[in-house]
Amino acid sequence: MEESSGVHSEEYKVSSEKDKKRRLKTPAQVMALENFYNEHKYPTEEMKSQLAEQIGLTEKQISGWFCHRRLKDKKSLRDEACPSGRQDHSSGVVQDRGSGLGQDSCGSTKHGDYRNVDPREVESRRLYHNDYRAAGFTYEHRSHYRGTASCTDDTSSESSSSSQDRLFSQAEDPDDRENSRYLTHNGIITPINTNSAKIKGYKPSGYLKVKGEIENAAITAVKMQLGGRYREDGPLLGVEFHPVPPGAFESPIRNPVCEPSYVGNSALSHSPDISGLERQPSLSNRYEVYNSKLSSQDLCVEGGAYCSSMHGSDYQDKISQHQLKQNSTVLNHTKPFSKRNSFSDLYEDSPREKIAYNSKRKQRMSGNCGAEGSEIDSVANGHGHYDGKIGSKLHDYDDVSPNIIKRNETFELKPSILIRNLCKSADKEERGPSMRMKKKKKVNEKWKGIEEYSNQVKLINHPSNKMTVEKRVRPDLPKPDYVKRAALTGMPTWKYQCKGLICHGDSN
DNA sequence: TTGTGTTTTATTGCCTCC
DNA sequence: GGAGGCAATAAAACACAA
Repeated sequence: MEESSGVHSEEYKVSSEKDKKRRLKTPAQVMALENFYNEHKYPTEEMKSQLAEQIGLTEKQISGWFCHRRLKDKKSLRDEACPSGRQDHSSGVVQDRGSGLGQDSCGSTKHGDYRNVDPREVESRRLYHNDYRAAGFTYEHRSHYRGTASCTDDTSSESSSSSQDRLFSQAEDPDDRENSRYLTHNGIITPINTNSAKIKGYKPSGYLKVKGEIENAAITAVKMQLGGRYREDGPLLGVEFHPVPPGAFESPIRNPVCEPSYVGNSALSHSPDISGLERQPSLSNRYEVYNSKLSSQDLCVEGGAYCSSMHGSDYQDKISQHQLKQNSTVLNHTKPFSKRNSFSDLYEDSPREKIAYNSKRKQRMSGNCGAEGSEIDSVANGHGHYDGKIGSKLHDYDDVSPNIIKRNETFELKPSILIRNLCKSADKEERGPSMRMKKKKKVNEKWKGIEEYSNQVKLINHPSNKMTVEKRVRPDLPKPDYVKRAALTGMPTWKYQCKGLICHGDSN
């Protein structure tokens, strides 16, 4: 497993070094990077090194990728914050939606006077704090960085879109599934070296420091209005809230079947209301962009409670469908799966992976559910009636994320239903014969191609594997909070996680 | 099939911090 | 001065429309 991926990685590395041509990173690599980025926007050198080794890239490439990724994030935020091109320069950075927290620690944050908060810290805290809270753990999130007192109470840091993005990405990122080596089943990445960050001693700097007091005051006011239990990772301030689903405050959307899917990702998924407010499309630019890139359908596949693009009645529809799905055993994941669990294997030794990747991209580019919707619509004529074809597609949809995959065991009806509901009208209107059929055929081929991979992913995310990973937690080691977090997520160490997870999957 | 636009990757230069 | 990061740029890869 590790070996195979290593081999592929080496091959990739060698080949990429051979030809100086720009070489696209494999989807698996991108996924790994994305997921790691979700966790660490500023990985330490050691992290980079290990990550590079793990995914078969050079540290240079890793650094470059992270750099560009941050730029991308920043740009996305900027675009989102100032869609009309107008930018709030008052703070020098793009304002975080709702929280006023800047997204990135780019150039503007480098200017001395405000260096009180390290964006890296903020980013980590945003996520970690959320994790703790969501998971119900009592770990106090103390910064392992120096001189961060000024921002420790910065709840806004947790409400940043970036945080949400990361949360979502981890939870739903279509790529997560493939990064098992870097993630637990829940999508949390274990620090490569928990000491590195500590040793490094991030100093406060970044965008928080430029956050104006006025902003803070406004944020605080809104928080007070929202009450003590407002979701910091909820919708943007000033952004319309989605209707609260029925019973949202009575009992979180939990069902015994789905819960296991959160086993590993206590941080992300134990947040009961994560499905509601957090999933608003406007919340997270990155989440939006990233997910939309991979698949516009991915969101829907996740089912009502998890569909980020859901609005109002749609949300309720999804809930009902969610419940319906729970009772549905139309599809299962008992398909035989191959032993190819290395994501490198999964992607690099076959054009099929690229097809899958491209298909996602294509879906993203298409930006509508027309083709796919009609496709599924044509296949699933009724609720719960699948002819296998849709099943495979759904499995492929499951491809979107470990969590999705996990949930998928109970949500499989949803994609078709959801897509049908969402796209029926449009589909009827523009059910163009030729073009659509062409696309349909094309997509079918792609779906077929990636089905195997989907099954493999399911294996990796099999509950049994999850449980096993959990048992591997070694809470006895003295760790900084940074490490504690890893323990919480069931992954004492980076390598441990990687090997434990995948190898176990292999052993199965 | 081709042209165009977008995205991704790689490179380079500059800045800041240690 | 070295390391790390950001920004700008170029170029390749890709998707899509004509």
